[in-house]
This record gives sequence, structure tokens and C-alpha cells, in this order.
Amino acid sequence: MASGMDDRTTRVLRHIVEDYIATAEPVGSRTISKKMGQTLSPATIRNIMADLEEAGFLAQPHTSAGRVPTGAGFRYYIDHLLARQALARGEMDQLHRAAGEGNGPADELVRQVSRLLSNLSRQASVVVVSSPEQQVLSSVSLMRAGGDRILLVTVMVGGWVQHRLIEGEPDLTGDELEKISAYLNELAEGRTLLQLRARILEELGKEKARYDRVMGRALAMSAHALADAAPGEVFIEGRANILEQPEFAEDVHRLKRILRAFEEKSVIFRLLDRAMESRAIRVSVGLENTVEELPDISVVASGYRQGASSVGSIGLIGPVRMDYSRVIPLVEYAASLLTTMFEDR
Amino acid sequence: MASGMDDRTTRVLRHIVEDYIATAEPVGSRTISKKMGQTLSPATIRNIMADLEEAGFLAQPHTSAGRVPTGAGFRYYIDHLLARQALARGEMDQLHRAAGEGNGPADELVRQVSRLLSNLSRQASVVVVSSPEQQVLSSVSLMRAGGDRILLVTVMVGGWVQHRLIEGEPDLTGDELEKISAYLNELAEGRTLLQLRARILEELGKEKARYDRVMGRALAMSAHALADAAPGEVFIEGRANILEQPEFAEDVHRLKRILRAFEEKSVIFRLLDRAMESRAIRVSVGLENTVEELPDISVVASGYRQGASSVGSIGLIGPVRMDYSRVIPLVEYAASLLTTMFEDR
DNA sequence: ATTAGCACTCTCCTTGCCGGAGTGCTAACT
DNA sequence: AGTTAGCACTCCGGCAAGGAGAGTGCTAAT
Repeated sequence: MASGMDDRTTRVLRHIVEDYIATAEPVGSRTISKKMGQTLSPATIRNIMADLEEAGFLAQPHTSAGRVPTGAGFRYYIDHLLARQALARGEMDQLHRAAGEGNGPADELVRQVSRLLSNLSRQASVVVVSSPEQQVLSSVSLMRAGGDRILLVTVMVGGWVQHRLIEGEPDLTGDELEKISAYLNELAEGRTLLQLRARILEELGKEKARYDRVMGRALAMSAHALADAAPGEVFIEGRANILEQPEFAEDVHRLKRILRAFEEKSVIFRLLDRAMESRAIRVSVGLENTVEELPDISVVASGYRQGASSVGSIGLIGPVRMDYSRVIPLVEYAASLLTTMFEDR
Repeated sequence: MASGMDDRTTRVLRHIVEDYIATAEPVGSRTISKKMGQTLSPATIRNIMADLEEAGFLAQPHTSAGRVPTGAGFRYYIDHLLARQALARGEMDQLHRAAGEGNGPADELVRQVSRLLSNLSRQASVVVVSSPEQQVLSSVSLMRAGGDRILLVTVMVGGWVQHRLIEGEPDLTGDELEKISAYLNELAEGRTLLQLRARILEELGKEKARYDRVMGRALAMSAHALADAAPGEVFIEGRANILEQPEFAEDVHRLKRILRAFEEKSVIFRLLDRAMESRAIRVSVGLENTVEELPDISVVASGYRQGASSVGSIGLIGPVRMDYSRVIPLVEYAASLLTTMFEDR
């Protein structure tokens, strides 16, 4: 049925979707007729519209209103009708500059890009970073953290930094810590965090009895600190842009749900994690996304990689009525930018 | 004039403010008469109300509506009339538990407490952490960060961790890094970040010519990395609670301004930094706070300390119509909790 | 000094009434 | 056949009028 639409019908659909994206109002037959250069009269358009409605691509808010695209309508538009709009030179430059400014650790980079992406798109921008378990370590260090606390700091090659606190290990001298750090670094060389953990446990079995107790205890406590996987991170920028969209600004209830979701990382995670593995951009429209808390929102997201492995995804969250032709290239570019930035790290 | 109010007048004011806090609606003379056990007739109350209006504590939205407290009215209520409401046992326990769960580095602790504070108060909770420049270091470490990058990690005794990236220093071996780290730690011993920086520069003058070039360059690059002060941090939790307040939920424009402010750390900083030094709790009502972007909001905040020095403040942001009797003790308790948590760090 | 009474003022809700936009259907046209 | 003009119909949104309700200010009596 979807493919059984002639060219004229799809052109009408395209115009309706685009007009609706631009105005956020139901669009009528007259408008479309004009837009198509009067080659067809409103009456004809109406007939076509009726067909499209029957096919499930359009809906009427009430009997005598114009048509509004349904989720399926948007889906079809995105999949078959969309004319991508090239990024402006200036936008690309801005994104590059933002990436350049993120010259701190990786989170700084990601935050800058996300922030700009939200500004350019006037939507809320989200970046999720998967748990760095699978990433290759660059170095490890044990540091005093006041009192009887020790901080285990891990740095990944991509520039992600993590720290975990170890409590109640008072009587290690600075020298001992350094020695252990050096040893851990040896173990970590070229390994992922996951592998390091395994390696430590292995080593622990071997060494425990033989060598000095200090080292044994240090290994044990490192293993313990690394035991539970770090949860991964979520960065959200441009929340306020949500209010720019009339469909949300007018409905306090929906607004509340979205803002609450923003505060619950796990929800955002679920929203974006499907985009993570796929290299291509992914657009979820309305009810398609399985997150019950948030019906009628769209997510445009793309994974970014570091070398061969996917480490996270970046995307936009907004109303179904988004300017996909503009927003999709933007997200795509931002994702590829992150990928290249991480490449030479 | 403020002190020239007799007991009865202030009691009326108190009831009006409290009723308004509870209902968010203008309150009439009848209501107050009833609330005071009919000891005074509505007509009398009306006279008193007229006095209070003249004194600037009340206002009428329109001729025949009830009265609404003005900013000055709230101010007077907070300063003279407020009956603090003791924290429930359960609330204290919850806060303690939250603090206990924040067993990671300091930011985790702060975030947990803030989050719970926002839940208990149904307001947006904010914590600002001043730049750690003045805090005493616990340890320092230089770590490889992939490519030709080095990460300078600093840990404060309170548990705050910072990292700064140093780019383009490729040819230092792991051993050298460790050696330099050890040396930096010696210099840092018991010093604040500010002092360390000075010390490094001093040392740099001395050592540069004499000792090995590696050490000299390492010192120089550390000094450079520490040159610009880290900006301090802001944690916001419970943004969605803002929507719980009818005064904001109904006015999209105001909502937008607040959410935008939440995205601009500097604004939040300005909002809370006056609370930082003062040990007592600080309540800013409406236009009192000098942040032009946000008229008609209240900030209830208190500094928290680490040892003798103020390191930040925690507070709530909400409408002027807040339940101060409940919220003030809450913030106070949260602040003191943070102070004690940092004490034994 | 307090209070009852009363006229008055505003808001808010309901109701009813247009005008405009847009549709569906039918009949005529190409 | 497909297309179009014409027309009756539906529904929304805005506007005005009217009435109920809440609350006030003032005056006169206690």
C-alpha cells in the first residue's frame, strides 16, 4: 500500500507534512493547491487527501479542520520523501569551533558539541555515553583523598575520566600507593576496563599468598572498586528549547513528563540506546519509541564511534513535528564530528 | 512603621500569608475571620487589611478581590512571624541516608543530598560549589591520556576531584610522569591549589637552570595547566518541580526564563553566592535578589563549610509563595548535613 | 473600637450568536 | 476517466451579554 501511491499523491503528502512542520497548524486543501502552483484545484487535493487519510497517513482533528500528518505520515515522509537540506557553511564552522573549545577531557568536548547542536536545532540535545567498560585504558592511578579514603582514577584513551572512592584503607603510605599504581598501570596496558578487572582477579589468585600483603590488599581493593560497572553518562543541553515548541508549551502535563524524564537518566538511556550501535542515523517518531513515559515525541539520534567500537550516541529530542530535513543532517554531522574528534585521541 | 504594628495586626498578616501560601489565591476577610476563631468580624479584619495594604504588606489584584501579600509582606513574615516547623524524623533519616549513599567522590554526595532536598520540598534544588582554588589539596597526579595528552588530576581533602588536560607533551615516559607526580605531591603537601601554583612558579625559577630539563618542562606545563582557575560547579535537581507551582506553570514566558537561567551557570552562581559566606540561612524574596533575569522568584539558601572555610551553598529556587516554615528548616538541615559530612573527610 | 448592613465592583462562567475555514458530495465539464 | 465548480454542512474561535459569587468600602449603630 505504501508503495502503491503514485507520484502525485506522495507530492501532496510531502507538501502537507512540510507545511505542517512550518506552521504547526492543520493544513487545508486550498493551501496545498496554491503551494503546488494551482496545477490542481482544491477539490482534487481533497480527494487525494481523503485517500491519504484512508491509508493512515493523515488525520483530521475534527470534521471541518485541515489535515494533520499522523505518525505513519511522518514516517513515510522521513523514509521516502525527505529532501535533506545541506548544512550551511557557518553551521559546520560553528560545530568545529565548539569541538575545538572542548579542549578539556572528553566530557567537555561532548558537552560543547551538544550545546551547540541544541542551539542550532532549537531542540533539546542529548548525548549518552555508554559505560566505558569496553574502552581501552590509557592509565590508572591511586590517589589519597583525605582521611582514610583512596581515589581510584581511570583514564580511557578517548579521554574519559572516572573515579571511584575506596573507603577505609588508611594505612597505605604515599610511596606504597605509587608503587601499586605503577603495577596497576602495567596490568592495564592496552586493556579494556573489563579486561583489567579480570586480570586483577587472576593476579590476585596468583600473588595473594606469595608476595607482600600490601600488594595483595591493594589488588583486592582495586578489584572491589572496579566490581560494579559505572553507569554511563547522560548530558542534556537546551532543555528550555522544549518550550519553543507550541505543542509542548501549551500542555503543562506533557511538559512535566518530559522534564521529569530528563531527570531520570535511565529513561533517556532507553530512548537513545537503540541508536548507539547502528551507524546510520535513526529517527523514532511518536509512539514508535517504546518508552511509555513519553508518547508523541521524536528522537533523532546517531551513534558515534571511537575507532571501531560504538561508545555512545548523540541526538535531539523534540516534538514529532520537527524540521527533519534540517535536523537530520545536523545530528549526522555532529555525530561524525565526535567520531573524528575521538579518532585522533 | 514595621515595628509600629500591634500584635493583632501582625497576627492577621501572618494568617493571610499562610493562607496564601497554602492556596495560591487571594484571601478575603471572611476567611481570616473564621481562621481566627470568629473573635473578630470580617469587617474589622477588613479595616486591618486596609492598614496593612497602606503599609505596603498587602495588595489587591483588583478592586473586589481578596488580598495578596507583597514582597514586603513576605519579607516581614519571614523575618518576624515565621513559626518554623520542625523536620519530621523521617525526613532527617532520608537525608542522612542520601548523604550516606553519596559514597563516591564529593560531587556524588552533593548531588544525592540536593536531589532529596528537591523531592522533600517540591522545589528546584541548587548546589553551587565554589572554585576549589582555596581548598587544601590531598594529592596530585599526572596521567597519560592517550595520544600526546596528559591529564593533571587534583584531589582536594574534601573529596573534590578535578582534571585538566595538557596537550602536546608527547615524549614523557610513564616513569618520568610518576617521578614528576611524586615531586608535585611533595610540593602540594598541605597546600591549597592557589599556594601550589605559587610554589610551582617559585620552584620553576629556582630549578629551571639547574636540574634536568624534563623536570623543568613538567613544572612549566603543570603551572600552565593550573593557570586559569576552574570555574566552580553548579548542580541543579528537581527542575520539573517548578511546574508544580501554578504561578509558573501557567506562564510559559516566565517558565522559559527560569529554565534558560538554569542552563546558564553564571546566573545561578550570582543567585546563590551571597548565601555562601553567611553562615545563617538566607532568604531572598522576589525583586530583592538582584538578578534581573529572574524577577519574582525566591531563593532560600545556606552556605556549607568545610572546616572553617565556606566552600559552597545549597538552596532552593521557587516562587515567592513558598512554604518557608517547612522549607527553611529543610535547607538549613541539608546545609549542616553537608558541613558535617565534609568535616570528617 | 467594633460590627452589621448595604451598595458597589470585579471576575468568571455560561450562553448564544456570528464569521471563517474547510470539508464531502454531486453534477457538470474535458 | 479524471477533474473541477458549486453548495450545503460542520466545527472552531471570538465576542458580547447576563448572572452568580466573592469581596470590598463606607456608614451608621452598638
